[in-house]
Formats: sequence, structure tokens, C-alpha cells
Amino acid sequence: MPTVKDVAKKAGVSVATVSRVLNNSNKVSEETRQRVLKAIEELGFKPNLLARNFRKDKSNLILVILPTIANAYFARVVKGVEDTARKYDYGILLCTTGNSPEVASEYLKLIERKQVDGAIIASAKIDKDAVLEIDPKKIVQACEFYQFLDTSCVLIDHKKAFFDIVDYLIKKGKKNILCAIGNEGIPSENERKEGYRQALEKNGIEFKEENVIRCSYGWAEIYERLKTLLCTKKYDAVACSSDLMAVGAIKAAKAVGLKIPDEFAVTGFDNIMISRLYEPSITTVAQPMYDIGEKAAEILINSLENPNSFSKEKFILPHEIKTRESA
Amino acid sequence: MPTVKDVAKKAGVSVATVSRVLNNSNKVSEETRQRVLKAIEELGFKPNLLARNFRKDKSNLILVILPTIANAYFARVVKGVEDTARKYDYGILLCTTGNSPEVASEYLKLIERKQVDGAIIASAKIDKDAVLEIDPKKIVQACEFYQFLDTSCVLIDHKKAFFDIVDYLIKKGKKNILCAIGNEGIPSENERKEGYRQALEKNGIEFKEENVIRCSYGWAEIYERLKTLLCTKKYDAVACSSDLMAVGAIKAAKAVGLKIPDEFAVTGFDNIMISRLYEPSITTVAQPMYDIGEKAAEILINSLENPNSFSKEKFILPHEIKTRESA
DNA sequence: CTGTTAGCGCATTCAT
DNA sequence: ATGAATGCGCTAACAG
Repeated sequence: MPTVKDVAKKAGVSVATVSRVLNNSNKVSEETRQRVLKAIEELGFKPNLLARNFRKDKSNLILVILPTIANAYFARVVKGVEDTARKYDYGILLCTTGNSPEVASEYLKLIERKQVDGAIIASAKIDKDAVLEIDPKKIVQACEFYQFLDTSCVLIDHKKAFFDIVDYLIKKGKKNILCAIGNEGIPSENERKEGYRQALEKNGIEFKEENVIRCSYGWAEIYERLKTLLCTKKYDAVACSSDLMAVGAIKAAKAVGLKIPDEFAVTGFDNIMISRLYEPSITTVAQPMYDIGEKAAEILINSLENPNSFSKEKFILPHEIKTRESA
Repeated sequence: MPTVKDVAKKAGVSVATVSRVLNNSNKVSEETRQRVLKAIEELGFKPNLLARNFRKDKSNLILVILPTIANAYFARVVKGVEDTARKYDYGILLCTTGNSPEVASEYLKLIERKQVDGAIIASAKIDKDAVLEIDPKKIVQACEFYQFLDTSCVLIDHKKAFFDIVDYLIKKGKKNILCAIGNEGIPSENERKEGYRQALEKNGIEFKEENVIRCSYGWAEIYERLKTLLCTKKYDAVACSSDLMAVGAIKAAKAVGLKIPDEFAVTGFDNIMISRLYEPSITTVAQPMYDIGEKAAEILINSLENPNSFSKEKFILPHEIKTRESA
């Protein structure tokens, strides 16, 4: 495999000139540039990025850490990150943690070890201590915001979003509304719970802790729990923290013979494809998933390339209620 | 950021010894090893992977090229690749092409440029010429097999799989079966079409080219086409090339008032989550998606680490029919 | 505009 | 078992 040295010899110039051509320095005459280009062509020279990156002390890689890619929500966020990274000539190193903080910590070490220039943490559970020694300029949080991680972030206003959807349900005449959200450890879930509480309060409905169901994002758990609940007590709606949970809720309502949305309304969250596809189609809160990924990548890359002009910022992107059949 | 040199000085040894400790060479006394480890600890030394990779001429990164990650099928394949890569201490660089061969070509260049050690091409459209100059030892095809790419591959027997599902439909009493598959350029789609033809032939049903619908993998196109088709002619089943297409087909059948599966049966392909979730649930051909990714990564890494013992191989993994409500 | 030269951090001979 | 020295391929001063 030929090197700059070989190219230099062939073109009758110095390696510096070859390097200049390679890096589009304008300080090289058109004539020599052509000569170098010709030599590169003839030798089939390809720059060794391992060497270049080492020399420049820059990998042009950004790490993307998320719980799973099986969830269409994250898949879409990643797409936003990837497209943007590509635009700026960065590649993305993917890490799905399955919500294991240990896995996340292991990958985050790649920053200090220079395998990657920075990281986007998209809602993945992380270990506080493992990340505290990393330069916050090199990390952007997406989808979720952990306070103890003192970084920039990009996400929607989860509290307001959940407030809006519960308010919508109430306006539709629902009075006995369940709230099905994720586990306590997740900040956005607590935000959403608060949004739920405030929407009830605003409309003069009493908030009851027992009406808050904590469960996983999948469809199975909420399905089982609701099947039981809906038999014993009478509720007229549930606001779910994911579209998949909404599917589970709909299945449960169907199973106990409730008519949707008249007898029982269901709302989802995220607006992934299945919410449009399912029957009944699911009323949900649309998150700008792609935009979140895009913005996160933009902030990160900007911060990496202009570390001096760094300022920690919190970007709140707009959400939107998608009205469909289920509520 | 401290370097091996700093560690060496602190520990009172040479950089060579530090390097030996770092690489677990056994040719270092326990006493000095401890001294070096202590120095590393005290200085907070982290090896610079940019330098190490450059020196070793190895990135420990594998490129994963696929059309999209929005499709749950590919998301699962990627997970198999990622887990396996991690096991062998490799990272994965993700490239979703949106089926643009140009994008794929651009990323494949990273192999020659040593940004990645090799690539897994999972069903992405690629440009023949762009890839022909790359060492086939450094590429593994997954899900799909392009003959002109002379590499190892991991996939199911698409012809047999489609044969099986069509044969199943016939055994269920269906006689007028449509075949809804992807575009002509994709080898597996032609395999599937042949499987469809053979299943009809085996059961004494005439094959008609007009009963083969070529369309995209999404649900929208097949939905529109079938809504028209099902009004004018009478078919009693359709075998689809993806689960999403099956959803579109079911929607179309419902739209024209056909009862599923009695009046019109629908089968999918892949066995992604939605096939289990949808109502009716979808009878489909399960592909071992995770296993495909896992095996592809194993072959590739093995080939990268033992280039001399390389042999091009074709791995056919088993498929399985999942019987559900739609057929 | 171009060439000479140093050196990024590390692993690896080759000595001892 | 350890150290001294070399160089991977490239970019970036610096000098001219």
C-alpha cells in the first residue's frame, strides 16, 4: 500500500506538498497539484486514516449510546444523528446498552482513550461516577436529561407533553384516567407524572397515586396489569408513556370487552409507525425524534470543533398531539 | 494527558516495559508489573487508542452497512452483530444507506483507508465496481447474497422459505394465491418468486406472472394495489415478502370487506414484532435475524484475525413458519 | 509556493 | 526480564 512518500517521489515533490494537496491547502500551485493528483491516481494511493487521525489527535467518530435499537423511537433518533454526522464527515459508533450502566461506562471510556471524539447519550442509563470525569463538552444528552450529568441536552418538554395529552382526554369527557408510565429512575417519567397531576388539578379532578401504573415500555406488562384492573374498577381512559404500551392497553380493553374510545380511551407516546398502523390507530404525542438526533449531533460536533466557544445549553423541541381513533 | 513515557519515568522503568504491562506480556516480573500498574493508577494514564491502532495497523472497528435501521428486521440483525463484535472487543460503525449505492461505496472506502478493519453488508444495494477492488476477506454479506460479490455470506434459504409458506397456504385450501415481493434487483426476491412458482407447480396450480406483484417493503404500496385488485378479481390469499407488506394486505382485505383468513389469507415474512402484535396476528416466516448478525460478525472477525486460514463460505441458517391468525 | 524536519504515542525489534 | 532505539504514515511548524 503506497504512502505519501511514494506519491511524493513519483510526483517529484516533497511529502509536505502531497499532504497539502490531500488536505486541500490552497497554498499549492495548480500545476503541482495536478502532478500530485496524477501520482495519487497512478499509484492508487489511499490515505491511511489510522495515521491521519493519530497525527491530528481526532477520530472523527462519535459514540451513540442508547438502551436499544429495537425500539423504533431510538432507531429514528439514531438516523437523525447519523445523517448529521455524515454531513460533517463523522462516523457513528453504536452502543446499545440494554440499560446496563456498566456497558455504557465501558464505551464512554473510549472518549478518554480517543477512539471517539465525543458521545451522544440517548436516554441510556449511566453510572454517575463513570462519567463525571469526562469533559462535559464532549457529551450531549438526548431524549432524556439527567441533572447530575452537567452537559448540553436536546429533548421535548415531557411534563408539558403529558399535560397536553391528559388535558385532551379530559376535554374528550374522560374523568377516570389512568397514567401508565415507566420506572421511577427515569427523569422524564417523573416529569410526565407531574404533567398528569397538573392536568387533573387544572380540571378539578383529584389526583390519586394509585392511578399511576409504573411498568416497562413494552406491551406485555401493561396488558396483563390492565386486564385485571379493568375488570375490578371502572376507568375510562389511560395515558401511556409509549405507543407500545398503548397497544398493550388496547389489547387489554378489547379483552374485557370495552369499546374504544367511547368506553375506554387510550393514548400513546412518541408517534412511532405502529401508532398509525394499529387498529384502532393510536392517538399519541409526537416527538420530533429525527430532529432530536440531528440537533444533538449538531451541538456535539460544534462543541468538538469549537471547544472554546462552548456553552452548555438545553434545547427543548416541540411536541405535537396526533389525534387518531383510540382517543 | 499522561503517556507511556510519563508512566515509565514515574515507575522507573522503560517505555517498553510499560507497553509490556499494557499488553499483558508475561515477560515482566511481578514486582515491576505492580510498580507500573501503580504509576498508571497514580497518573490516571489511559492508553491512546489512536496511537495504538495506528501502530498495530488495526482499528478494531467493523462497518455495518444496511438499507435502514427503521425496519425492525435490520435492527435485530444489527444487535446480533453488535453483541458479537463487543465480545471480541470490536466496535461497530453504522451506515444506513437508504439503498443508495453511492453512500455504501463511500463508506466501503473506509476499509482501504483503515478506518475500519472490515464490513458486513446486510442486504444493502452496492455498486459492483466500487467494491470489487476490496479484499473479499474483509467483507461478509448478510441476509442477502449478491453473486458478483465474491465473499462469505450468512442468510436463510429464501427460495425454500417462500416455497414453504406458499405450500402451507395451499394445504390450507387456498388456490388463487398472489405473490407480493420486492423489486427485481434483489436476489432474494427472485429466489422467493421461484419458491412461489415451485410450490404452485408441485401442487398442480398454474403459475401466472400477472399474479406476482412487485412493490416496496412498506405497507402503503401493497395496500393501494391490493385494494384495487381485490375488487376486480377474486384471490383467496397473498404471500408477502415482509410483515409490513402483510399489514398493508390485511388493511386492504378489510377495506374491501373480506374475512381473514377464510375469505382471504395473508402471510408475512421475517417475524418482526408487529406480526405478533397486529390484529389479526400474522402468519409469517421467521428469520433468525439475531443469529444472522451474530454469525456474520463471527465469520468476519475470524477472517480478519486469521487471514491465512480464510475460506469463503455460504452459511444457510434455518427458517421457520410461525402459524398465527392471518392464514 | 515548496522542502526539510520533527514528532504525535505506542509496540516492537534487538540488544543485554 | 529489561532497556535503547526505531518507525508506523501523516501533518505542521519552520525556513527559504
